[in-house]
Amino acid sequence: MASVFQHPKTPKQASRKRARFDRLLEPEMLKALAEPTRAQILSCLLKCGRPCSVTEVAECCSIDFSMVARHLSTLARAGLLSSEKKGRTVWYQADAPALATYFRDLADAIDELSPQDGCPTDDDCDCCPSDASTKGSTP
Amino acid sequence: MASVFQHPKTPKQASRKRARFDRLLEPEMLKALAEPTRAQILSCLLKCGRPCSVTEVAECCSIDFSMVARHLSTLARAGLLSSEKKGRTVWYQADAPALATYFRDLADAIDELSPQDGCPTDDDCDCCPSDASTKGSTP
DNA sequence: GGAATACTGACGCCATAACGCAAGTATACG
DNA sequence: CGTATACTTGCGTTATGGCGTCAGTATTCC
Repeated sequence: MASVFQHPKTPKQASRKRARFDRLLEPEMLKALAEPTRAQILSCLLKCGRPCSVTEVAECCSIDFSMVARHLSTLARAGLLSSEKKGRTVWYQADAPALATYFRDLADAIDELSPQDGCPTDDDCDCCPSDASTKGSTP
Repeated sequence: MASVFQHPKTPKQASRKRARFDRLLEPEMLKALAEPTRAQILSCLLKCGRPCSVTEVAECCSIDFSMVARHLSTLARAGLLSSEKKGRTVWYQADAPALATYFRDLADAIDELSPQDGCPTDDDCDCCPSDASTKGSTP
C-alpha cells in the first residue's frame, strides 16, 4: 500500500505541522476519491469488506468492465486499495481501517495547524510559506 | 458469481449507514480539495485563521488574482470556506473545526460501514445498492 | 460626478482524464 | 495444443476544468 497511510513523525514545531498537513493534503489520494465513479466503486468495496475481482465489481456497479479495471488500478495506485493476483484473477480489497485512520490524521493535522486564538494581526503571521511582503489590515 | 454483492434484505440501519457514507463521500467537497492550487489556498487560509481578502491571498500565494478569486469562490461553494462581503472587499475564512469534523465524520462513517467480521461469503451481503443477479466464488 | 479599488463574469485555449471499443497478454482447463 | 476466462492496454472521442485575458459591476474616496 502507498505511503499515504503512514504517520509522519511530528516534532512540535509549526513548520512540521504545516508539512504534515500539506503532505496529508497531497492531491493524489483526494483526486482518486473525487471522481464519482471511483467513489462508487470504492464505496462498493468498503461495504463488502472482502476481496473482490474486477468482474464482480463491474457487475455489481453496472459499469463497463474495462472502465472498472482502470478505476480499480487508479485506486490501488493511490493507495486506497490493495490488490493481489491469484491465478488469472486480481482481488482488490479496500482497507477500511487505514482509510479511516487517514481521515482522522487529516482532521488532527487541521486541528494542530489552525491557530486557536487567531492569527496575530499585524506581525508574525506565518500563514504563508515564504512571503513577507503584505502584512496588513484585518477587517 | 459473487453472492456477496446481493442484498436480499437491507436492514434499515445498514442502509442508513450507507446513505450517510455516500453523502459524506459526495464529490463536491473532495473535488474542490483535490486541486493542488486550491489546496494551497485553503492551506494558507487554515494556517492564517483570520478572514482574508482575495488580494491578500493572491499576494500571499503568488497566484494570479483572478484565478484566486475563482478558486476561493469554488471553495466557498463547496462549503470549505465562509465568505462575507464588507464594503468592496470580500473576506474569506476557513472554518477549521468544521473541516476537521467533516473528516472525522467520514472516518466514523467508514468504521460504521465496514463489516468488522468480514462479509458473509455465500449469503446476505448487502454491499451493493441494487443488483442481485449473480452467484459465485470467493478467493 | 469621476477615478480608483476590489472583485465577478464571460470568452477562448489547452491539458488532463473519463469513456467505450477493440486488440493484446496471461493464466487455467480440457 | 486450442479455447475460454480475466484482465490490461492502446486508441480515438468527448467532456471537464484550469488558466489567462479582458470587459463589466459594485463600492469607496476625492
